[in-house]
Amino acid sequence: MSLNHNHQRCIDDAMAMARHRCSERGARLTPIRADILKLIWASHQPVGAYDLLESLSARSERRSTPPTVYRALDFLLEQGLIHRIASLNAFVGCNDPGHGHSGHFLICKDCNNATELLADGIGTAIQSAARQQDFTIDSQSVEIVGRCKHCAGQND
Amino acid sequence: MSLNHNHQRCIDDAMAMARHRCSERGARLTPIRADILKLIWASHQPVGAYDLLESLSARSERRSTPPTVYRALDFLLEQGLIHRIASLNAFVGCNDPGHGHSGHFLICKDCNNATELLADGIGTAIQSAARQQDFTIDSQSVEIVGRCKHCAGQND
DNA sequence: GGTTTAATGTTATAATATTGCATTAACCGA
DNA sequence: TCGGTTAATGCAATATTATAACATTAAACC
Repeated sequence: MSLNHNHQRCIDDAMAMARHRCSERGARLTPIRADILKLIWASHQPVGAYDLLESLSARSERRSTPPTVYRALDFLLEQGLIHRIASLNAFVGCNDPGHGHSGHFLICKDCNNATELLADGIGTAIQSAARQQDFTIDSQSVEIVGRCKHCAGQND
Repeated sequence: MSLNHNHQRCIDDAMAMARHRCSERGARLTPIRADILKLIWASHQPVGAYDLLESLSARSERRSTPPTVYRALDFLLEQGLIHRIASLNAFVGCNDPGHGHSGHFLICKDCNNATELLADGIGTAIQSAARQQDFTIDSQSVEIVGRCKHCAGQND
C-alpha cells in the first residue's frame, strides 16, 4: 500500500465507522478496544496478537498481557470491525462492516498487504456450491495468497 | 460421514494414490509418512498435529515427538496429499491430488467433517476477481463453516 | 448510593509449531 | 560392495499463539 493512498484517511474512516457502529449496537468501544483497532489499522498488513501486545505496552506505561489483547480482538471480531486471517494468525481491519461481512482476502506474500475483495461473484459461487450439497453456511473465509500488482512489477 | 460409504475404500484409495504419486515424483513415502497419512485418512474430519502425535506414539512403542509429525505433514502437504485447514489448525486428506489442488472445504461444525469442494465455479470466480486486480495467485484456501445436510436434519 | 453487570488486571498454563544439532538410513557412483 | 553424500529421523529445547480462572475496577442503572 502506501502508494497513492492517504492512509490517515483510512484510519480516520475506520475509527469513525467503528464508533458509529458500536453506538448503533449499544456496544462500548472502550479506550483499549479503540487502541487495538487503531493499531490494526496502522497498516493494511495483518498484525499478530503479540505484535499488538508489544505496541499496546509501548504506548501506555503499563505492561499489557495477552488476555487484554485477545479480549479486545474478540470484541472487534464480534462487532465485525476486523477479520482474522487464519492462515497468518493475524488480524486486519474490515473495510465495510455490515456489508455481508464476507472475509475474502488477497494476501500478497511480498508486501503482506491483505486486500479485502468486495466482489460478489465469489460469495455467490460459494453459496451455490454449498446449496448443491444442502450445506448451510455460517461463515466463509477465503484467503488467496500470491503477489499483488505492485510487487509483481518489482524485479525479484 | 460413516453413512452410506465404505470408508476402508477411502483409505485404500488414498494410500494407493499416494504411493503412485510419490513414485511418479521420485518422493519417498516412508513408513512414518505413510502412517501419518493413514491416520489422517482414518476419518474425514481434520486432525490436529498433536492428535496425530498421540496416535503415532500409540501404534509404535517408541514415543514420537512434534518434529516427527510436522515433518511428515510438511512432506504430505508438498506432495499435495493433504490439506491444512488453517481455521482449525488441522489436516485432512486430499481427495484428488493433482486436480488443481484447490483446497476448498465445507466444514460442518456439528460432525466436523470437512468435505472438499471439487466444483470449479469458486476457483473461477476467485481467479477472475484476482485478475481484475492484477493479482497473481499462488494458492487459495476456502473454508466454509456451517452445517452439513445430515446434521441439519438432526434436531438440535 | 447501592446493586448489578461489564470490563480489565493478573497469573498461570494450554495448544500449536519450530530450531538446531546428533544420529541413522537410503542412495549412488566408483 | 565400499565409501561418500544426501535424505530422513531422533531428540531436547524453545518459540509462538491462545485460553482459563479468579481478583479487581469501572460503568450502567434504578
